[in-house]
Order: sequence, then structure tokens, then C-alpha cells
Amino acid sequence: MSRKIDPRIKRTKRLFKDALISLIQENYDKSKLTVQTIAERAELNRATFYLHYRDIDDLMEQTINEILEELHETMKGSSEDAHSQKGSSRLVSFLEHFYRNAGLYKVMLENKEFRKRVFAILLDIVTYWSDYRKMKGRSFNVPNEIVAASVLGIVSWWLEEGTPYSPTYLTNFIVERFK
Amino acid sequence: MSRKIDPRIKRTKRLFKDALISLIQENYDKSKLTVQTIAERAELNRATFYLHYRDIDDLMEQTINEILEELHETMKGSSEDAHSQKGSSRLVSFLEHFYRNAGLYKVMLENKEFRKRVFAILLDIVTYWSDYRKMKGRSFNVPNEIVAASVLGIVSWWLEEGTPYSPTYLTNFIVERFK
DNA sequence: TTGTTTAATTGATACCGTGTCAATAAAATA
DNA sequence: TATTTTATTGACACGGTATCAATTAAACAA
Repeated sequence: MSRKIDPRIKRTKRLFKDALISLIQENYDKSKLTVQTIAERAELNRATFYLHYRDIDDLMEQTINEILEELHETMKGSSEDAHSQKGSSRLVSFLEHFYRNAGLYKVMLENKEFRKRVFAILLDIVTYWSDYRKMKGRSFNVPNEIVAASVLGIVSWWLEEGTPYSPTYLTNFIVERFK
Repeated sequence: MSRKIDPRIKRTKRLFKDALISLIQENYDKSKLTVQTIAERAELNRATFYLHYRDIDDLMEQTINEILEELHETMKGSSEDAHSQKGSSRLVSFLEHFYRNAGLYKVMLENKEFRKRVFAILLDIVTYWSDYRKMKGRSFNVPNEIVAASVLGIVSWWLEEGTPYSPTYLTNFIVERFK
């Protein structure tokens, strides 16, 4: 029963994840992404890959988990700051995180599983926001799911277009639509 | 200069497209979709595939074109019917077409190119709708692109959830958000 | 520091899908 | 019916996958 993780494993997994992310951000054709290419980029042996991952989907899944953990961390901070009184403040920090990592998220959002996870986070944000409005007697007149789906659509488009608006400006547009 | 298309070509291409669509609708893992499998399903020889298509993406592209032509045909009809006075009537016939072919569209919308094309159609609908509202002095307060992206997000979610609302009911939700 | 344990590398392997080809069979056309 | 075009067949080289045993390298514990 080893208490600490072998630093070699930690390093290797980090190198593979970084390799995947860098290839994704270069808009490397996803259908042509091979274990070979990833191993080359990571400067590790191809066989080493199989010591840690079943296949590329497995690596992808673990990488997604890591990225979303980071997103959660970012969001956690924002719900404690001064703006947290406004219902839409969490949306701003959500968008800011996407803005900072636009190249990555743009491609990652093509992944169905990733989209589902992001949708769940958005639904959380919308529900929080909805409760805030309910408190003020200004409930949404559509289900939270539809609001969340709508926001996800807008965010996808925003990334696809190269983030043409700032996170706060985009938030205004989104909020505007729910007046 | 042959005036008519050889019926064998027509038949072969139809068989390949039908095979692709049936595999897609069975939710066949897209990353595992091979020319072999498609040819087997079409009950044609694998080499025949290469007489008509460069690769699977090529077949996909041609299939997408065919499906979207059908969508355009459906929409064309609706802009001439009695409801065409209302700005949102085209949206209803759009959603009805998606409702009828939900299994197919649900998966097809994962394709980036397909999504782009559907977005363009939605932008068209929204622009038409927006002009109608402008005429009545009730302009949207957000860019048409954002409205279209929002609707695309809602439609994707709606298909993903197994079309929980009827096309007209969903239209009400969407329209509701722009009062 | 040394011996033990664990991880990474290397070279080999069988397997599967790709894309292309020449030869042949089958169907359409005039 | 003769000619043209399409589809089939079996073969091929190529490249990526997933796994293996043997070896080298790094980490850990005493």
C-alpha cells in the first residue's frame, strides 16, 4: 500500500495530458489523432501510453475531468466575492474562464460528454440565478433547462466566432434576453 | 456526353447513404464507423465505395447535403401557407421536420459542418422573424446571431432529451423569451 | 548507500482498416 | 447484339492498434 504516488507516474500522465491539450489547441484533426502522435508530442514511448490509458477516449475522459475541476475551482471563488449578490455573477466568472481558455474549450465542446458536463454546470448557475429572481418576484417563464441549453448554445457560438464580445458584455446580452 | 445518370450509380449511392443513415440512427460509435461496416450494411463491395467517395467524410458531406435539401423543401412550403404572417411560423415547420427525424438529427448535430449549416438556416429564420417584429416596432435587443445560437442550443437539448415538448409548445417557449 | 521495487523503453508480434489495382463479371445503352 | 460502363473479386503495401518479454532507468526503504 503505497501512500505517495510515484513521481514518474505523475510526470508521465501530465506529459500525456499536456500533449493531448496542445494537439487539440492546434486544431489537429480529431479523426486523425493517433496514440503515436500523442506519444511523440509527449516525448514518451508509445507503449508507455498503454500503461496508463486504455485508449485515446480514456485519456480524453481523464483530461476532461482535470479541466472541469479547474473550472469548478474558479467558480467556487466567485460565489464568495462581492458580486455574488447579483444572480448573474457566477455566469461572468464562468465566461471569463472560458475566455481565458477559448482555444481549448472551443474544441472540447465538440465532445458530447464534455458538453453534458458543462450543461450541468450551466444548469446549476441558471438555477441559482432563477432562485435569486424568484426571491425578487421576477421568475423566468421557461424551465431552467431551456435557459441553460440556450446559454450553452450562445457560449458555443461565441467560442466558434473567436469570442467577439467580452465576458461581461456577453453576459449583458444573455441577461437581456431574460428580462 | 451521357444525358441520363446510370441507374446503377443512383442505386449504389442511395444504398451507401441509407447504410450510413441507418448506422448513425442506431447510434453506432462514430469513431468506430468503418468503410467495411458501411459496405456490409449496404450489401455492396468495399471497393465500390471508393468508386464514388473519397472517404467516409466525403460520404457524410454528400449525405448532409441531401438531408438539408429535404429540410429546405419542407421550409419552402411553410412560408406560403396561412401561418406565414406570423414571424415564428417558419420556426414551427423547422421544428416539425426535426421532430419527425429526431433520431437522425440528434446524431447529425454532433457534426460540426452540419451544425454550421443548420445555424445558417436558423439565422435566416430569425432574421425573417426579426424583420417582422421590426415592422411592428418590437425589435430584438440582441444580435440575430445570438438569438439563432440560442435557438440552436435549445433544439440540440430538445433532441438530446428525446423531444419532451411538441414543436408548437417548444416554439412558445422560444417565443416567450423574446416578448 | 545498497538492494529491492516499480516504471519506462525497446523491439517484436498479430491483427485490422485503408486505399489502390488489374482482371473479370454483370448490367445498361444505343 | 455489340459496346460501354459499373460492380465484384482477390491481392497488395501501408500504417495504426494493442500486447508482450526482456532490458534499462528511476524511486524508495532500510
